[in-house]
Amino acid sequence: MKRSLEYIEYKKDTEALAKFAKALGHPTRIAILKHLENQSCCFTGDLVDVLPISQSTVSQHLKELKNVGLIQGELKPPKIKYCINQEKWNIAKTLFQQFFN
Amino acid sequence: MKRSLEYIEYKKDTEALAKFAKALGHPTRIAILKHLENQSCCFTGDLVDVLPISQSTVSQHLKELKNVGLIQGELKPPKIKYCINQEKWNIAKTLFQQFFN
DNA sequence: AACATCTATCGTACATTTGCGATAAAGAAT
DNA sequence: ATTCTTTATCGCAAATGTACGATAGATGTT
Repeated sequence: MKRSLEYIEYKKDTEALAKFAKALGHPTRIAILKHLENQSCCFTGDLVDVLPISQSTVSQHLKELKNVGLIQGELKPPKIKYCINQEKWNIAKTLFQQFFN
Repeated sequence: MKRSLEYIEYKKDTEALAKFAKALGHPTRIAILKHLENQSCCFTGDLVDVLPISQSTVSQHLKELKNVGLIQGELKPPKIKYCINQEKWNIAKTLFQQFFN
């Protein structure tokens, strides 16, 4: 990418939608979110048991979902309870709905 | 990626949704699709005029959208008319709707 | 204090994505 | 046949993404 410093501007909604879509753009992260939709919340370890990838990789995917705000973690020592962030979830939902009409 | 040959399996819907999401995971591609939603169809050149990136890059993004089936190109020599592929579009729409409940 | 449990982060390797300019290809017009 | 227009593809460079094992950090338990 030679453009790194020029920075291309799109409309805010376009950027936001793309950001959410990107976060959803991996089957592992879809699987995590589907799991959270069912359970409403769960621990990292539960996901590690369910998913066919290593603990460190699961942790990385969780981090990405946390970064776009779709999930949030709550300390329940010694575990961490992850839940969907309903506010951000609804924003994403609305953006996708609008996009698809 | 050390996993290249092992291949991890997820449910079909999960894979499909992730694939569509990945295709939507870049602002340029969102912008292209929004433009196509308005115009219903357009030529590559129209997009090049509107988007702040080079012709070859636009072409690459179009290719990706074509690969996941969200758009299709029709020869109108010497131009190429791109339209949304309604069938695939509806499949994607449904997958996202189901995902967000 | 020492240990066990759970999760995040580091370091590494490789793959994929994004972007560009240059060039090729395909068809229309002269 | 040559030229013009339009779009795709190639070759390259840099950035980002994905995965792992190993290790660190945080907290509860003994």
